[in-house]
Amino acid sequence: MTELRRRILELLWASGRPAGAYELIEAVTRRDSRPVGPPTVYRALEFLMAQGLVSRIESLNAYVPCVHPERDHDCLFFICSRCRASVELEDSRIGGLLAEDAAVVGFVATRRTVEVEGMCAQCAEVGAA
Amino acid sequence: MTELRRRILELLWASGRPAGAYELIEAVTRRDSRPVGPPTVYRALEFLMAQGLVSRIESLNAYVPCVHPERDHDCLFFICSRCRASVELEDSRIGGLLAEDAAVVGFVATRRTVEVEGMCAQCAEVGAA
DNA sequence: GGACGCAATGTTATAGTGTTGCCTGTTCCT
DNA sequence: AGGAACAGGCAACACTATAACATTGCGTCC
Repeated sequence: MTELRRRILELLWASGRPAGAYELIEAVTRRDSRPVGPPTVYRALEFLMAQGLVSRIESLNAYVPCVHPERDHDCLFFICSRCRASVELEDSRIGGLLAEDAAVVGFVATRRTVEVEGMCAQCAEVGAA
Repeated sequence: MTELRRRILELLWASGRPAGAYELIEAVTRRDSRPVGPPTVYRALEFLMAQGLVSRIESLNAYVPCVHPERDHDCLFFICSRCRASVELEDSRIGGLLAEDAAVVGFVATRRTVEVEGMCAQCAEVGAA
């Protein structure tokens, strides 16, 4: 864990919602008052994801800190299309079903992406998007 | 259903694997011997997705024809990282669990993305990637 | 201590993916 | 005919990601 990687992880936690790579580039550049190129940030993200500290949300092209880095993450995301917040959950039953389905078609799984788009409780209360 | 939309749907079926938007742009341009721009193809894809005739695979930025357009699609994808093929499956149990989890956090779901990356049976037989 | 190896980062350019805005033609309805 | 609604053409641009190559800093081994 280097300075840069820690900084990016901090920024992700501080953001409170999924952050795009270019947002992070800008944030690091601003905070450190020195230009940071895309490859630098993408490499850091790759590292953080490999450690299980960060997850990528495919349907947003964005990144979020993982809430339980210690556990093998079998997580799913609920993404609010109104306020852009995301909630991470774990439901091992889904992993089980996916493993079962994979076995049916003879598939060897290495990575799972489970994302649900919709409206979070607060936004649903306030009104429709 | 217009000529252009039908053409794109045909190309997707003919491809046999997920196709990127720019692949489709190129394919339509070549087949019709006339230039087609990105917005044209993206609009057609949007229409086809709205009809449930096509699904987008988020983790590939690619598009596939839906195998059961008639049914409300609750489908999941197995994507081979070696041969790039994808298999679509339906497992309503997963939708059920996701609905259950959504209820727990008070989330109103509108769209689901479930994708599993790995190796298909044939590729796993042949050898590692 | 000098030479090498290695991991991380910097730099520049470019590839790949998706959108906005504006305009034109067609259809269909009254 | 007038006009709304929809499909598509086109140019420019915005956003996301990677390739290719150079540099820095640190540890190790002789």
